[in-house]
This record gives sequence, structure tokens and C-alpha cells, in this order.
Amino acid sequence: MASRSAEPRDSRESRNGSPQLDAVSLAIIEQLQQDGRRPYAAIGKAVGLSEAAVRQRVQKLLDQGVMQIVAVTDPLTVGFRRQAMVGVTVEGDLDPVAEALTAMSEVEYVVMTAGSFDILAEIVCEDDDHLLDVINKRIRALPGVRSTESFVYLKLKKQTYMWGTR
Amino acid sequence: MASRSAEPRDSRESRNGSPQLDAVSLAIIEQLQQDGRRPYAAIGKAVGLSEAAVRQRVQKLLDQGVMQIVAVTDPLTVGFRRQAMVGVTVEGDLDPVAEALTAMSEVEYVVMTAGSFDILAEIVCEDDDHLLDVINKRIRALPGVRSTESFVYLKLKKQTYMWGTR
DNA sequence: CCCATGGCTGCGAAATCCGCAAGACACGTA
DNA sequence: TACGTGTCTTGCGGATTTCGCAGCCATGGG
Repeated sequence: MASRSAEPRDSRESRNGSPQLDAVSLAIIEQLQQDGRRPYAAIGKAVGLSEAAVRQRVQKLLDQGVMQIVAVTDPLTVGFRRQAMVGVTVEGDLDPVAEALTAMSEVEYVVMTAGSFDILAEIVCEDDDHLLDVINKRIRALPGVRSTESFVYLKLKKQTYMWGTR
Repeated sequence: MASRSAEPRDSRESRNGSPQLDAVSLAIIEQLQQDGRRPYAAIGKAVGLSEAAVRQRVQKLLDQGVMQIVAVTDPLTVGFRRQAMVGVTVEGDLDPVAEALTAMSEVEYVVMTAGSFDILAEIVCEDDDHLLDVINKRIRALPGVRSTESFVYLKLKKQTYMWGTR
């Protein structure tokens, strides 16, 4: 059935270190984006592979860190009452600052950007005191941080992981 | 075993419409944040509940929209080569703008904030043309949008859903 | 040419998921 | 207080899924 196609089904590394994904793996990911608990057999039927093959591919994708299967929530509804996005401007090398932010447990999301901020970091805290401490005492104190600007979350309106299915 | 505690285990609505979660449901969510495919029996053992009880709680949490179990990836490694955070400032009511953003399939994340932006929106696109189209032609054209500022993603450094486990 | 590697398939055993029925408890009402 | 009502919990099969393993095929290197 699998209609062994001619296109490369490899796992070569592209130059940025990210594994190259073929269409079948993308289809598997798409299935799991709709329902992270979908059975392997059902996925196999959808993408044209055996159950075992799907299982192996999924395991590899997880091992490689290409995807993770997790429960996601709106922290605001689950007891974390203060959340904020912090824009950081840095002088010099971005990496040390990004690493330091990544190491903080309150920081859920770190991305390097082009624009008037060099780094965006999303922070999840229990309360105002906690948030203030993280931003004012810990982030602004990092060597290389020139300035920060905070955007406290008021309401989360959308949170999707369904790209690819459109 | 379940040591029926005295604290409320209800599903009342708090004033903002979010279901109130007890400690057991939080523990279940925590388990699924570590591994979205963890078997119900294993979760039950960890939180002190029967397999069936866990299953029903999970199903309810999913139905209520409190959490979702999905595969998450770094879009940059999966073929979506342009991603950006857009800060939007609005005149007048925020809701219509937030709704319009939410309706766009390229917009993955919408949050209302306090600060120099009223709304932050994360955008996932195939290429530069696509990104330009979304930001310049569609978002900036929305009635009520006063201005926007874009932060194109260069590299995703961290992406976690492990709050609560710390 | 031969061999090593990687990926897919098929299969049987073990574990898991799922639906159902019954018991326990809290709460609201008469 | 007594009595429903609704929710939560538990236990138990049967169907389904997961898991590990052996074999097969294609590709690429020596």
C-alpha cells in the first residue's frame, strides 16, 4: 500500500541542524496536532503506513525533539494569575542572555527576534510579587541586558497548534 | 484510598467563566504536561485515583476546554519559515480587533495585554510574501487598529509547558 | 559482490482503553 | 430530619491498542 515514492524519505540534517521531514512525518504530526492521543493504527490508516511504522516514526520525532506531545492549558485558568511577555534589548551577544532566560523556570517561552526587541520571553508567575521579582530583580540584572519592556497578560484569546491543517 | 478531603471538589464557575480546578485535576494536568500519552492507570497511581476516574476527569477537562492534548513543534523546523510576534495598538474597543485576529488561520496566539501594546498576536507563515500580506494588508487594515509593530522570529530557544512542576 | 544500515511489515502477548452498572457522598428542598 | 438529585468513584469484562521481535527489502559503502 505504502506506494513507495521516489522523493527522499531521509533524516538528513539541514544546515541549521533541524532534521528534514518528509511528507509522511508531516502528516503524522498533523494527526497528532488534532489529537495527541490518537491511536497509532488510526494514524497509520490516515497516512498510509502500518501501525508499527507510525509508532517508530513518532518515537523518533519525539527523541529528536522535533515535536512533543503534551497537555497545554491557559495558565490563567489554572491558578497562575500573572503572566507577561517581556521584550528585552541587549548589548553585545544575545546568546548568554537567551541562555540565562531559558534557565529560569518561570520563563516558558524564549525567542530571538528582529525588531526593536532582541529577545521576547513569556513569563508565568503566581502573583504580582513574583512577577515583579522575576522581571525587576532577575531579568534586568542579567549582564548585557540594556532594557526591558513588559506586557502583562489580561486575557488569552486564542492558542492553537493547528497550522498545517488549513 | 482517595482520602476524600474536605476541600471543595466542585466544578463551579468562577466569575470569569473559568472552571475551578481542585488539586487532583491540577495533578492530572501536570502528569499530562510531562507526557500527553501517559496511560490513565499510571496517572491514577500518581495522583491517587482509579483509572476510570482519571479517564473521566481527563475527558471532562478536554470537553470543558481547560486543556488540550496535542503535538507541539517549532514551526521553523517544520517548514513554516517565517514567524513573527505583532504588537497592536487599538483605538476603542479591543474585542472586535481581537476577534478578527483570532479568526485568521495564520494567527496562532492572541492575547490582550497591558502596556504599550493592547494586543499581541503570533503569526506563522510560509514565507516573507505571506507574512507581509498578513501584517500589512490584513491586520493593519482592520478597523480600530491604530498601529502595529512586528518582531520577526530568528530562533526559538525555549518552549515549555511544564509550569507547576517546579 | 557482499555486507551493514535503515525502514517497513506482520504477528502474538501484554497492557490499555472504554462502556456499564452499582455504591457513596454532598447538596438542596419539603 | 428525610428524601431526591446529581456528581464522583469504583470494579469489571471485552474490545482495542501498545509493545517487542523477527523477517524482508532497498540503498549505499567498501
